[in-house]
Amino acid sequence: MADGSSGDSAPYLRVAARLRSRIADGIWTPGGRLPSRGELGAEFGVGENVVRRAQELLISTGLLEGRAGSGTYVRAPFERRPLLRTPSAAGLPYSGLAPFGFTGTWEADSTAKAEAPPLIAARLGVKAGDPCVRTSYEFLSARQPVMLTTSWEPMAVTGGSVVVLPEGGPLAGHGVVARMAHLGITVARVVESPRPVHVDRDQAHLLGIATGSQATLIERTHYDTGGRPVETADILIPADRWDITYDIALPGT
Amino acid sequence: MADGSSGDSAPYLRVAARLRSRIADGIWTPGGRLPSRGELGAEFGVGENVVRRAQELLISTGLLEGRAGSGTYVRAPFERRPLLRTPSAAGLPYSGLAPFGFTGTWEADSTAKAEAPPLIAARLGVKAGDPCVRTSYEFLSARQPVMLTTSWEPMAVTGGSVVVLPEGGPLAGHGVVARMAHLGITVARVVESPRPVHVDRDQAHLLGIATGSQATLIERTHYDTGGRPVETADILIPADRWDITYDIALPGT
DNA sequence: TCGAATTTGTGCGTATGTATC
DNA sequence: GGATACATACGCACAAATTCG
Repeated sequence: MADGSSGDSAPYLRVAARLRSRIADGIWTPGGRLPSRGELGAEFGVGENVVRRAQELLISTGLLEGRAGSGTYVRAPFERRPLLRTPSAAGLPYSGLAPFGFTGTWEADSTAKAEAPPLIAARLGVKAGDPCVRTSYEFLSARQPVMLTTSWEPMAVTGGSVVVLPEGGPLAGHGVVARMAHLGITVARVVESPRPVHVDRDQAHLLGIATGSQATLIERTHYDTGGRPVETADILIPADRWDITYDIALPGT
Repeated sequence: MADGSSGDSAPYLRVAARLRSRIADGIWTPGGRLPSRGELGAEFGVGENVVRRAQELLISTGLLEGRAGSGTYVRAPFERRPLLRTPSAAGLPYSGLAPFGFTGTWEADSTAKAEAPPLIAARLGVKAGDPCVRTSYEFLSARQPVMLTTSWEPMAVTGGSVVVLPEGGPLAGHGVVARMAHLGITVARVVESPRPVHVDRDQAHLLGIATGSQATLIERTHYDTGGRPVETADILIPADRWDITYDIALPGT
């Protein structure tokens, strides 16, 4: 007991509530900077760490954003845009590289003779350590990082051809589907498994987001008509900017 | 400087590495209990708090599991099973209720005259506050909670018919597709948007997982042939048990 | 049945690191 | 380079949950 303050919950929760209501009331507007923790602590009559806990709570929910050396800012509410990952109604072209309707650029970096890690090998149906081509992509749209992709292709599929390297040869930048077609391979299916993750420091820097932010990791595998995996990739998409969308047509009865 | 210990990183990271390697070496097996924080701290020559931070790190990655009053346990490694959300090759029946190929049971609870919250109303293309039928589901498979679903249907669509309530009437438990068909409405498309979230205490209790665990929240909307939304739902799926899978057929060139 | 001991979970204070201005 | 502000790490005290005698 001997809590002092009127409320019933923990001090940092009450501070969080007061911060929340000030934002809701428009006292602090999106993009604006909050007073420093010292000032807020003095104003609310609590220690700086209590303010810090409250801010961490609001940061984790995406309402606030902390910038080291600068201050704590009110984040603009969801400007999430759809990132379409299925053909949908319109017959948008699909390359297996960028999402449907994606407009932007990318940078790529390939490693020619990478050894497949166990989990990647399992997805590709090859033995662990088998030679693969590993390519890392960084997609940008409007000069903002959109997603990170690491793609794996078995040398057993593409080895010796002019399309071994995704970003080299005549079909550079045309995606998996076109490159496989050049080898006489038809990519018939793509399987995607989205999974929630937290980004590590390196990923956060590349994506321009806070360390520990939530993101969706999509494990994607392309299959040919015979059901053989021809490529697999890990696709990392920040949760707060994009709205991953699957548009599925239902067969008529 | 003056760190003392041999490594280069923070003490709690080294402790985490040692815990990890003991599990990898099979000294502690899945399901087994670790020594208490005090014992581990004494053994490693660090404070209890350092052990706690290390354990929290490993808990957040899903390697360990803490049970209040009992101990810290090694979690069984991912037995994640696929949860198929698209028709795939086989023509599995789709009701809009359970995922494709789902075998299990569910409990449902409907509220007849719920007012649509703003975000739900936007998804349904109705005005905020418009009357809807809200239904909460808890899906179970092998007596384990699988997912929580909250479904919203506008009264403007189903009102006055015998299928107003999803779990009442002649088509109870047959899903959205069959119930809409009874009204002469063909459900032609379903759009799903998966997004990472952390479960709150109530959700964690219902799902039998730890508070704050990661989960995927799928916002799903069913559309009729005219493109009108006829139902929308929030589907919450724990990340560590299920592998959400979209199997997409690519149109031939 | 109940209560004490044990163990994890939570809240809070302080010192140090690091990015920004 | 100095000052400021947030980020990270560590330690302590207490609450909550579980277990067991």
